[in-house]
Parts: sequence; C-alpha cells; structure tokens
Amino acid sequence: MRWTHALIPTLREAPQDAEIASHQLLLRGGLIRKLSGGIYTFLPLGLRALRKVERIVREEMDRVGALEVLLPAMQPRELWERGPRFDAAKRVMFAAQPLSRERRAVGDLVLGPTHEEVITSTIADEVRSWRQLPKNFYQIQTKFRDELRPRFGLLRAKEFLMKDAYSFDANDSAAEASYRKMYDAYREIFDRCGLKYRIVEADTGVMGGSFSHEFAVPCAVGESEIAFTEDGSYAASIEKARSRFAPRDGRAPRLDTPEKFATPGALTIEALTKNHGVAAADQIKTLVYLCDAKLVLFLLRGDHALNEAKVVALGISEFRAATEAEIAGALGARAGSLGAVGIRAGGGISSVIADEALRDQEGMTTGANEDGFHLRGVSVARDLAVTRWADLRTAVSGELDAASGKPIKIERAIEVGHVFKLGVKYSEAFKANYLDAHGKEHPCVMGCYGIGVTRTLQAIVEQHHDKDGIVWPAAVAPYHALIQLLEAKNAEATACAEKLEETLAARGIEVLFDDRDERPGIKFKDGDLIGIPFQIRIGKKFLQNGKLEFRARGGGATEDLDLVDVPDRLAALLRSTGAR
RNA sequence: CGGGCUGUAGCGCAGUUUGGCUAGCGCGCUUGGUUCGGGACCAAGAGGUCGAGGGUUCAAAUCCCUCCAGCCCGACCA
Repeated sequence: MRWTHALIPTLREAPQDAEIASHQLLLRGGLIRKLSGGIYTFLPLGLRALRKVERIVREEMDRVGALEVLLPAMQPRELWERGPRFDAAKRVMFAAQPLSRERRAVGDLVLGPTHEEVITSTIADEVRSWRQLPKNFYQIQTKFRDELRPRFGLLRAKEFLMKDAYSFDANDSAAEASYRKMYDAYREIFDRCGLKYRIVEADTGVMGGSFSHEFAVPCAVGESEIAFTEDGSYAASIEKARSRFAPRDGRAPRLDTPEKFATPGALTIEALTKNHGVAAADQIKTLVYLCDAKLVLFLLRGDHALNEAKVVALGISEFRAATEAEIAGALGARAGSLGAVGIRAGGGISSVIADEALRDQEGMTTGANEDGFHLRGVSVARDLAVTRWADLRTAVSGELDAASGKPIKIERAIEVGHVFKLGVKYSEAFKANYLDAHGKEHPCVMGCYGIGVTRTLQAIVEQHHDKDGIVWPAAVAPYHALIQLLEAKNAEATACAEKLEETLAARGIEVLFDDRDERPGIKFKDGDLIGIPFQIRIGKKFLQNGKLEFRARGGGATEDLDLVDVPDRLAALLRSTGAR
C-alpha cells in the first residue's frame, strides 16, 4: 500500500479530550476518530490492526473447536424479559425503535449488550441430545452498552467489538473441561497479542454462575483493581480478594459491661481516634443498608471497608445504603453514633451481618445509638446478636494472602477477557435441555467467555509505546514493514523502493510504502508514530553505495543491506516474532 | 444523577473580566519559490452560523435567559 493512496491522517498534537497515551496515539496515528462520546470510527490503519487481533482470536477459538456464528445485534425485548437478569441488564441497554410512529415495530427491540439470552434460546431449539454435546459457539460482534461515562477511547466505549463464546455441556465436569480449554485458549490469544497480563479469580456479578477468571492487563488507568502476590501464587479481582487482616494491638481493655461515654461531634472513625484516642482497629463500624427491602446492619472493624461485591455474593440482589430517615427510624440515632449493641434481628432490623475480623473481639468501641455517645468495652460475643458471619471486607495492599501468608499488592488493570462457568442459570430459563442416554432430560451446563477486542487493541498500544509513538508487536501491526523512500525525486531510489514493495508483497509480507514527496524528518516522525515494526529506508546511503537501511521500530542498530537481502531478513524476523 | 469546567477554522489555543472598526495566533491545507536525514523557510491564499435558540443594546464571541454537546471528579459498570 502506498501512503499517498492510503488515508493515514497523522496529527502532531493530540485532541485535548484524549488523556492517556494509547488513546492519544490511536488518534494521532490516524487509526481511529471519535464520532461521538464513546463511539469511534476505525480508519484503515486502525481496522487493519483490529483485524489482526480478531484473526488471532479466531485462530485460537477454531483451534479448540469453537464454532463461529453471528448472532443478531438487534434483539426482541421480550427475549430479555424471559431471561433471568433483565432488571439488572436493562440499566445499560439501548432500545432500538423506528423513529417514525407510522412504522411501528412488531415488538420492542433492543441492541444487545451481550448474547447469553440469544444463544441459549437458539440452542434450546436446536440441541436435544447428549450426542450433540459438548458444543461451543463464538462470535465477534459489536455490543452496545450505555456506559454512564465512556472514557479513555476504546477502553470504555458505548459501542465496542467483543468476542463472546458460549459452551454447552452435559454435566459439571464436562463444563469444567470446556472452561479449562477456553482458559488455555485465552492465554494463547493474549500471549500472541504481546500482552503482559495476570489471570485473577473474579467475581461473577450479575452474570451469575459458579466461578470465573478475569484476564487483566496491569495499567494505571485500568478500571478494575486486582490483588495478587508477587510470585503469582494468588491473584484475584478486588471484588473477590480475600486476605488475612492485621491483628489488633490488643491494648484496648476488656470490660465486664459496656460503658457509655460522651463523644460530641465525633461522627467518623477518624474523629473518634483523634478526639478520644480509640484506634480505628478497636472500633466497630456499623453500616445500615436496605437489602431486598429490609434493613440490615453490616458490622466491620473500624479500619476495614465494606466490599459491596461480597454483599452480592451473600445472595442479596438489591441493596443500597439506607437513608438518614430510615436509619433514624430504626436505630434512633444518626450515622456516626450507630451501633449494634442491644439490637435483636427481627424488629426494625432484619439481620446483623458481621465481618469475620470481629469474631470474639473484646474491648471494642461502637456507637450507642444515641447522638453524641459511644460505648466502649464492647465484647462481640457477649453484647452483639450477630445473625450471620461473613467475609465483608475489601482487601488492602500489604495484607497477607490467606493461604500462603505472602504479602499482596493491589494494582489497577484493564479487564480484557473474562471466562465464566455459568451453570444452568440461562439453560433453565430458556429450557435449553438435552436427553441423556437413558432418555432423561437435563439442562445444559453452560460457560461464557468474553474478550473485549477493541479494548484489547488499545491495551496493546498502552503497553507497547514509547515517547515517539506506537511500537506494535509484529503479530498485530497494521503492516509488517514500512518502506521509507527519502529521495522521492530520485528516479533510481524510487525504482528501488517500488521494486522492494513488489518483492515483499509477492512474498506475502504486508508492506506500507511511504512514497510521499516529504522531507525525511516528517517521514521519520510519522513512521515512528504509527509504529510499523520494521522500517526500510532508501535515502542518502542508497545514493552513495546502493545500501538500504533496515531498522526495527522497537530499537536496535540500523543494518545496511542490499536490496536483494531485505526480503529474507524480514521474513526471518517476522517468523521469529510469530507474525506469520 | 451530584460537583467542577469547557464549547471560537480540521487540530491546539488567545480574545469574553471592562460590549465597539474587517474575529486573531500556531499547526495542518492550497499555490509558487528556496530547501531537503528527525515534524524547514519566504511569499501569496482558502477555510468561521464564535455550540443552538431567544433577549438586552445604536452595537454582542463578549451581558442576561433557556437548551444542547463535550471534558474532569464522584456515583454506576456484565
């Protein structure tokens, strides 16, 4: 491809709404353009890179026997209403209706944010026998989600390309084998994309299911947090992460009975520490939530934070912090002076759920349910009527892994892939059943597996760039090689460049030929910006002694080669980088 | 949805406080010339509903009202 025939609108400056390097470089390199918030056009160069990622995904899906399908992006709303999670899903869904009133749709349509409902209802009709199992279907398709706040270019967009796959198995162990296959395929995919990533145990959230893993690319602007030990023996998303809490220092005295004391104006953990000398770890934090329409108290140690994902994991589907009025009505005090001493589940409060860190603790301080007063010397076992113990806390950096005792670190990351073992949540809802060898009907055991393809593309750029621009891993680069003709007015140099382009193309090497009549500096800057892995310069040295200058974008010395030697050299390098 | 901010040429911005002549600068674009190895220089050009609508005024990018869009922080997030 000749540069003058292509459209590669590079920019010297980045648009001001692009904050992070990868977003700026995709725009500056002329790979994408923003149409509207969270909605992007792929220009030719960007599309080529995207297709490379897609190709890797396809090859690895095909390799493990997944079958490619294409499910509709437009879906009947009614389908979702029959499914198990419409209420949760509809918050991010777009409706798709004819704008003209005269042209009414037969039923309401939505734009699919994902495809569990479609695939399961389809398979329910087509798969009936154990002989047809296992099956795994995948597609690469545009998803639509109404992100409240799209940002960072392709990292969080309203319209994005996703690879999603759905496995159907006869039983749990078969489903786990399918899961394992996909897990391994994902490692291949992200390895081939040149990404450094961590695989973390993840929360299943609204998706439901029994377990899942997230493929996370560490990145300061990532939207999720992961906890892991340095040696990789433990890794989990922050929602799921468990850790050993640091023990209390044990200086708070045990009392025979709780003792009330005045704490005027001390409404926070910090204020109680500062004004009354009560260490955060010696306090009980009392949080009031409205859970499935009932008031629930959550108790944590003062220095710990509630992890709401763990509340969901308790089986509580709808919850929110209680309002001031609800709190006052149930406990007779305002937030800041709340406590569970004397609270019996069943009255205004339906249950008292306490974090494991509080078990058997003594000498604790908590609110007295009277504004401006707290109780000290509280013994958890003696004074609190805990109805349920659970792990509620958010792990923090520096705590120890529960199993190995090694310190955990917490970092932000981009979630590029997620695998879920779903179980029968969707197959039961849509009656995706099969008959076993004895003629007995069972629901298929499902798994689902997503890769954010456009997000992966940007994650690659985020991980592979330098001050001058993108440094594509060869496997996903829009082109393998860039010919930079620096003497465009010289007939011999031009003929050499044309010959080289032809020779490389004939060998299946994807080549971009910068044939513009521009000054060398511009070509160097643009070449480095768009990051094609190998650059071949035809310039001064060619005029002097017929040599071409061959260099890798990622660094390393420039080699002077004869025209005839370039194709072999390139082909060998591309083979070694796994690009071809 | 709450808080903060911004909308002026394709991109980056000044001008708005204190209303006033033909709305400016850099990059990019066009033409001509000189250049030619890390984003050259000179000259001449093209390109604007100053986010939209309404109002005040002799006069509005500038003041007032309404709306829209975008960005940042938060809430939310499969």
